[in-house]
Amino acid sequence: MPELPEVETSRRGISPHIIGSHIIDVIIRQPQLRWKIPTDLLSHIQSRQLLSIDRRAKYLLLNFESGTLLIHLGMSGNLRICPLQSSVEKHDHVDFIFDNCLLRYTDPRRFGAILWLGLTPHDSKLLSHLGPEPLSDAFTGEHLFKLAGKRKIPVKQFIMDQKIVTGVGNIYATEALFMAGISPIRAAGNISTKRYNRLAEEIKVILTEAIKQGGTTLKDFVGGDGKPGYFQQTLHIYGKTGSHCPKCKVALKSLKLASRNSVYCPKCQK
DNA sequence: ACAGTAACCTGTTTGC
DNA sequence: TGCAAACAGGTTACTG
Repeated sequence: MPELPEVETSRRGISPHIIGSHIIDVIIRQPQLRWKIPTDLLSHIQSRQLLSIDRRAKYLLLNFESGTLLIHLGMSGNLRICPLQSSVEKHDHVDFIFDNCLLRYTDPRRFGAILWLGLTPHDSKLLSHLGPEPLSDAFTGEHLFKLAGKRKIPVKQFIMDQKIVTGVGNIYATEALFMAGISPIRAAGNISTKRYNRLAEEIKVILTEAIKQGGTTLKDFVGGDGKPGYFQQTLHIYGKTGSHCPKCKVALKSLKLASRNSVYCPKCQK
Protein backbone atom coordinates (compact mmCIF):
# COMPACT_ATOMS: atom_id res chain seq x y z
CA MET A 1 0.00 0.00 0.00
CA PRO A 2 1.76 2.94 1.33
CA GLU A 3 3.86 5.37 -0.56
CA LEU A 4 3.94 9.00 0.45
CA PRO A 5 0.44 9.93 -0.75
CA GLU A 6 -1.10 6.99 1.12
CA VAL A 7 0.71 7.93 4.31
CA GLU A 8 -0.35 11.55 3.92
CA THR A 9 -3.92 10.42 3.28
CA SER A 10 -3.82 8.38 6.48
CA ARG A 11 -2.43 11.34 8.41
CA ARG A 12 -5.21 13.62 7.23
CA GLY A 13 -7.84 10.96 7.77
CA ILE A 14 -7.00 10.18 11.38
CA SER A 15 -5.88 13.61 12.61
CA PRO A 16 -9.24 15.31 13.23
CA HIS A 17 -10.49 12.36 15.28
CA ILE A 18 -7.67 12.09 17.78
CA ILE A 19 -5.63 15.31 17.97
CA GLY A 20 -6.25 16.88 21.36
CA SER A 21 -7.36 13.57 22.87
CA HIS A 22 -5.56 11.63 25.58
CA ILE A 23 -4.34 8.05 25.40
CA ILE A 24 -6.23 5.78 27.79
CA ASP A 25 -4.54 2.52 26.92
CA VAL A 26 -2.54 0.69 24.26
CA ILE A 27 -3.36 -2.91 23.36
CA ILE A 28 -0.54 -4.77 21.64
CA ARG A 29 -1.70 -8.14 20.30
CA GLN A 30 1.34 -8.74 18.09
CA PRO A 31 4.52 -6.86 19.10
CA GLN A 32 6.72 -8.43 16.42
CA LEU A 33 6.75 -6.00 13.51
CA ARG A 34 9.88 -5.07 11.57
CA TRP A 35 11.31 -4.28 14.96
CA LYS A 36 9.70 -5.30 18.21
CA ILE A 37 7.33 -2.70 19.61
CA PRO A 38 8.94 -1.44 22.85
CA THR A 39 7.37 -3.14 25.84
CA ASP A 40 7.34 0.09 27.83
CA LEU A 41 5.47 2.04 25.15
CA LEU A 42 2.37 2.57 27.28
CA SER A 43 4.36 4.16 30.09
CA HIS A 44 5.53 6.92 27.73
CA ILE A 45 2.10 7.95 26.49
CA GLN A 46 -0.56 6.85 28.99
CA SER A 47 -2.78 9.80 29.95
CA ARG A 48 -0.75 12.01 27.60
CA GLN A 49 -2.36 14.36 25.12
CA LEU A 50 -1.76 13.98 21.39
CA LEU A 51 -0.71 17.44 20.20
CA SER A 52 -0.17 16.97 16.47
CA ILE A 53 0.63 14.44 13.75
CA ASP A 54 3.44 15.11 11.29
CA ARG A 55 4.72 13.13 8.36
CA ARG A 56 8.39 12.80 7.41
CA ALA A 57 9.03 10.64 4.36
CA LYS A 58 6.70 7.67 4.88
CA TYR A 59 6.87 7.93 8.66
CA LEU A 60 4.00 9.25 10.72
CA LEU A 61 5.11 11.15 13.80
CA LEU A 62 2.55 11.38 16.57
CA ASN A 63 3.66 14.18 18.87
CA PHE A 64 2.63 13.81 22.49
CA GLU A 65 3.50 16.12 25.37
CA SER A 66 6.02 13.51 26.45
CA GLY A 67 7.68 12.88 23.08
CA THR A 68 7.09 11.42 19.64
CA LEU A 69 5.69 8.07 18.57
CA LEU A 70 6.79 6.85 15.13
CA ILE A 71 4.53 4.69 12.97
CA HIS A 72 5.54 3.21 9.64
CA LEU A 73 3.06 1.27 7.53
CA GLY A 74 5.57 -0.93 5.73
CA MET A 75 4.19 -2.67 2.65
CA SER A 76 0.78 -3.69 3.89
CA GLY A 77 -0.09 -1.60 6.92
CA ASN A 78 -2.98 0.72 7.49
CA LEU A 79 -4.32 2.91 10.25
CA ARG A 80 -7.93 3.66 10.83
CA ILE A 81 -10.26 5.15 13.39
CA CYS A 82 -12.72 2.70 14.97
CA PRO A 83 -15.40 3.00 17.62
CA LEU A 84 -14.35 1.84 21.08
CA GLN A 85 -14.86 -1.91 21.55
CA SER A 86 -14.70 -2.71 17.83
CA SER A 87 -14.39 -6.39 17.08
CA VAL A 88 -10.87 -7.56 16.32
CA GLU A 89 -9.85 -9.19 13.06
CA LYS A 90 -6.75 -11.10 12.13
CA HIS A 91 -3.72 -8.77 11.72
CA ASP A 92 -5.24 -6.01 13.87
CA HIS A 93 -1.98 -5.84 15.81
CA VAL A 94 -2.29 -2.68 17.89
CA ASP A 95 -5.06 -0.45 19.26
CA PHE A 96 -4.31 3.02 20.61
CA ILE A 97 -7.28 3.75 22.80
CA PHE A 98 -8.30 7.40 23.13
CA ASP A 99 -11.18 9.00 25.05
CA ASN A 100 -13.79 8.59 22.33
CA CYS A 101 -12.40 6.23 19.72
CA LEU A 102 -9.46 4.02 18.98
CA LEU A 103 -6.70 4.16 16.40
CA ARG A 104 -6.13 0.68 14.98
CA TYR A 105 -2.93 -0.52 13.30
CA THR A 106 -3.40 -3.44 10.91
CA ASP A 107 -0.53 -5.00 8.95
CA PRO A 108 -0.63 -8.52 7.47
CA ARG A 109 3.00 -8.63 6.39
CA ARG A 110 4.32 -6.92 9.53
CA PHE A 111 6.93 -4.89 7.64
CA GLY A 112 5.82 -1.77 9.45
CA ALA A 113 7.12 -0.30 12.69
CA ILE A 114 5.94 1.35 15.88
CA LEU A 115 8.73 2.96 17.87
CA TRP A 116 9.12 5.51 20.64
CA LEU A 117 11.46 8.36 19.68
CA GLY A 118 11.21 10.53 22.79
CA LEU A 119 11.71 14.29 22.80
CA THR A 120 14.39 14.50 20.10
CA PRO A 121 12.77 12.49 17.31
CA HIS A 122 14.92 13.89 14.51
CA ASP A 123 18.07 12.55 16.12
CA SER A 124 16.70 9.08 15.47
CA LYS A 125 18.74 6.98 13.08
CA LEU A 126 15.61 6.42 11.00
CA LEU A 127 15.02 10.12 10.40
CA SER A 128 18.44 11.73 10.50
CA HIS A 129 19.74 10.47 7.15
CA LEU A 130 16.67 11.19 5.03
CA GLY A 131 16.81 13.33 1.89
CA PRO A 132 14.49 16.27 1.27
CA GLU A 133 10.73 15.99 1.08
CA PRO A 134 9.74 15.76 -2.60
CA LEU A 135 7.13 18.49 -2.22
CA SER A 136 9.51 20.93 -0.56
CA ASP A 137 11.52 23.67 -2.27
CA ALA A 138 14.71 21.83 -1.32
CA PHE A 139 13.86 19.13 -3.84
CA THR A 140 14.90 20.23 -7.32
CA GLY A 141 16.42 18.88 -10.49
CA GLU A 142 19.69 20.51 -9.43
CA HIS A 143 19.60 18.52 -6.22
CA LEU A 144 19.21 15.26 -8.15
CA PHE A 145 21.90 16.19 -10.64
CA LYS A 146 24.35 17.11 -7.91
CA LEU A 147 23.84 13.92 -5.90
CA ALA A 148 23.92 11.74 -9.01
CA GLY A 149 27.51 12.71 -9.77
CA LYS A 150 29.03 9.84 -11.69
CA ARG A 151 26.92 7.15 -10.09
CA LYS A 152 26.10 4.20 -12.29
CA ILE A 153 23.05 3.03 -10.39
CA PRO A 154 19.86 2.92 -12.53
CA VAL A 155 17.95 6.17 -12.10
CA LYS A 156 14.87 4.36 -10.83
CA GLN A 157 16.77 2.95 -7.88
CA PHE A 158 18.42 6.33 -7.41
CA ILE A 159 15.13 8.20 -6.93
CA MET A 160 13.76 5.43 -4.70
CA ASP A 161 16.72 5.85 -2.33
CA GLN A 162 15.34 7.68 0.71
CA LYS A 163 18.67 9.44 1.22
CA ILE A 164 18.28 11.11 -2.18
CA VAL A 165 14.63 12.06 -1.90
CA THR A 166 12.00 10.65 0.44
CA GLY A 167 8.64 9.16 -0.27
CA VAL A 168 9.07 7.99 -3.87
CA GLY A 169 8.23 4.30 -4.00
CA ASN A 170 7.83 1.82 -6.82
CA ILE A 171 4.53 3.10 -8.17
CA TYR A 172 5.36 6.78 -8.33
CA ALA A 173 8.95 6.21 -9.46
CA THR A 174 7.58 4.19 -12.38
CA GLU A 175 5.01 6.84 -13.25
CA ALA A 176 7.31 9.84 -12.88
CA LEU A 177 9.99 8.32 -15.11
CA PHE A 178 7.37 7.61 -17.74
CA MET A 179 6.02 11.14 -17.63
CA ALA A 180 9.55 12.56 -17.82
CA GLY A 181 10.49 10.26 -20.73
CA ILE A 182 13.49 8.79 -18.93
CA SER A 183 14.37 5.10 -19.07
CA PRO A 184 14.41 3.48 -15.62
CA ILE A 185 17.72 1.78 -16.35
CA ARG A 186 19.63 4.88 -17.45
CA ALA A 187 22.60 5.50 -15.16
CA ALA A 188 21.85 8.22 -12.62
CA GLY A 189 25.11 9.95 -13.50
CA ASN A 190 24.23 10.09 -17.18
CA ILE A 191 21.25 12.45 -17.07
CA SER A 192 21.37 16.19 -17.77
CA THR A 193 20.28 18.91 -15.36
CA LYS A 194 17.51 19.76 -17.76
CA ARG A 195 16.10 16.22 -17.70
CA TYR A 196 16.42 16.09 -13.93
CA ASN A 197 14.46 19.33 -13.69
CA ARG A 198 11.70 17.69 -15.67
CA LEU A 199 11.83 14.56 -13.50
CA ALA A 200 11.68 16.53 -10.26
CA GLU A 201 8.72 18.45 -11.63
CA GLU A 202 6.89 15.27 -12.64
CA ILE A 203 7.48 13.74 -9.21
CA LYS A 204 5.92 16.80 -7.59
CA VAL A 205 2.95 16.81 -9.96
CA ILE A 206 2.23 13.12 -9.51
CA LEU A 207 2.52 13.11 -5.73
CA THR A 208 0.39 16.24 -5.43
CA GLU A 209 -2.29 14.77 -7.65
CA ALA A 210 -2.21 11.42 -5.84
CA ILE A 211 -2.65 13.11 -2.47
CA LYS A 212 -5.55 15.10 -3.87
CA GLN A 213 -7.21 11.86 -4.91
CA GLY A 214 -6.66 10.12 -1.60
CA GLY A 215 -3.79 7.87 -2.58
CA THR A 216 -3.64 4.80 -4.75
CA THR A 217 -5.86 1.94 -3.72
CA LEU A 218 -4.06 -1.34 -4.15
CA LYS A 219 -5.40 -4.38 -2.42
CA ASP A 220 -7.43 -3.08 0.48
CA PHE A 221 -5.85 0.26 1.27
CA VAL A 222 -8.22 2.71 2.86
CA GLY A 223 -7.43 6.11 4.29
CA GLY A 224 -7.90 6.87 7.97
CA ASP A 225 -11.53 7.70 7.34
CA GLY A 226 -12.18 4.32 5.71
CA LYS A 227 -12.52 5.71 2.21
CA PRO A 228 -10.50 4.13 -0.60
CA GLY A 229 -8.02 6.10 -2.71
CA TYR A 230 -8.86 6.81 -6.30
CA PHE A 231 -5.45 7.44 -7.82
CA GLN A 232 -5.21 3.94 -9.28
CA GLN A 233 -7.62 5.04 -11.97
CA THR A 234 -5.05 7.69 -12.90
CA LEU A 235 -1.98 5.46 -13.20
CA HIS A 236 -0.56 5.51 -16.70
CA ILE A 237 1.71 2.49 -16.88
CA TYR A 238 2.20 0.94 -13.44
CA GLY A 239 0.94 -2.65 -13.53
CA LYS A 240 0.18 -2.45 -17.26
CA THR A 241 2.99 -4.45 -18.82
CA GLY A 242 2.00 -5.58 -22.32
CA SER A 243 -0.76 -3.03 -22.87
CA HIS A 244 -0.40 -0.03 -25.17
CA CYS A 245 1.62 3.00 -24.17
CA PRO A 246 -0.86 5.85 -23.57
CA LYS A 247 1.41 8.20 -25.53
CA CYS A 248 2.67 6.19 -28.52
CA LYS A 249 0.68 2.91 -28.42
CA VAL A 250 3.78 0.69 -28.45
CA ALA A 251 3.52 -2.33 -26.11
CA LEU A 252 4.80 -1.53 -22.61
CA LYS A 253 7.66 -3.64 -21.35
CA SER A 254 8.93 -4.43 -17.89
CA LEU A 255 12.16 -5.48 -16.22
CA LYS A 256 13.47 -6.12 -12.76
CA LEU A 257 15.53 -3.53 -10.93
CA ALA A 258 16.66 -4.46 -7.44
CA SER A 259 13.99 -7.18 -7.60
CA ARG A 260 11.26 -4.59 -8.14
CA ASN A 261 9.11 -4.71 -11.23
CA SER A 262 9.63 -1.71 -13.48
CA VAL A 263 7.23 -0.98 -16.31
CA TYR A 264 8.39 1.32 -19.09
CA CYS A 265 7.74 2.32 -22.66
CA PRO A 266 10.67 1.29 -24.87
CA LYS A 267 9.88 4.08 -27.34
CA CYS A 268 9.01 7.05 -25.09
CA GLN A 269 11.62 6.49 -22.38
CA LYS A 270 15.27 6.88 -23.32
C1' DA B 1 31.44 5.65 -1.53
C1' DC B 2 29.06 2.56 -4.20
C1' DA B 3 26.37 -1.52 -5.91
C1' DG B 4 24.08 -5.76 -5.21
C1' DT B 5 21.59 -8.97 -2.38
C1' DA B 6 19.33 -11.12 1.59
C1' DA B 7 16.32 -10.33 5.16
C1' DC B 8 11.96 -9.28 7.69
C1' DC B 9 6.35 -11.55 6.91
C1' DT B 10 1.68 -13.12 4.91
C1' DG B 11 -1.69 -13.27 1.26
C1' DT B 12 -2.73 -13.56 -3.54
C1' DT B 13 -1.65 -14.61 -8.20
C1' DT B 14 0.61 -17.40 -11.63
C1' DG B 15 2.19 -21.50 -13.76
C1' DC B 16 2.86 -26.32 -14.23
C1' DT C 1 -8.18 -28.87 -9.51
C1' DG C 2 -4.04 -28.78 -6.62
C1' DC C 3 0.15 -27.40 -5.21
C1' DA C 4 4.33 -24.76 -5.25
C1' DA C 5 6.69 -20.93 -6.81
C1' DA C 6 6.64 -16.18 -7.67
C1' DC C 7 5.28 -11.85 -6.46
C1' DA C 8 3.41 -7.58 -3.84
C1' DG C 9 3.09 -0.99 -1.73
C1' DG C 10 9.34 -0.67 1.99
C1' DT C 11 13.65 -0.27 4.14
C1' DT C 12 17.73 -1.88 6.68
C1' DA C 13 21.83 -4.45 7.00
C1' DC C 14 25.22 -6.93 5.25
C1' DT C 15 28.54 -8.26 1.56
C1' DG C 16 32.20 -7.41 -1.79
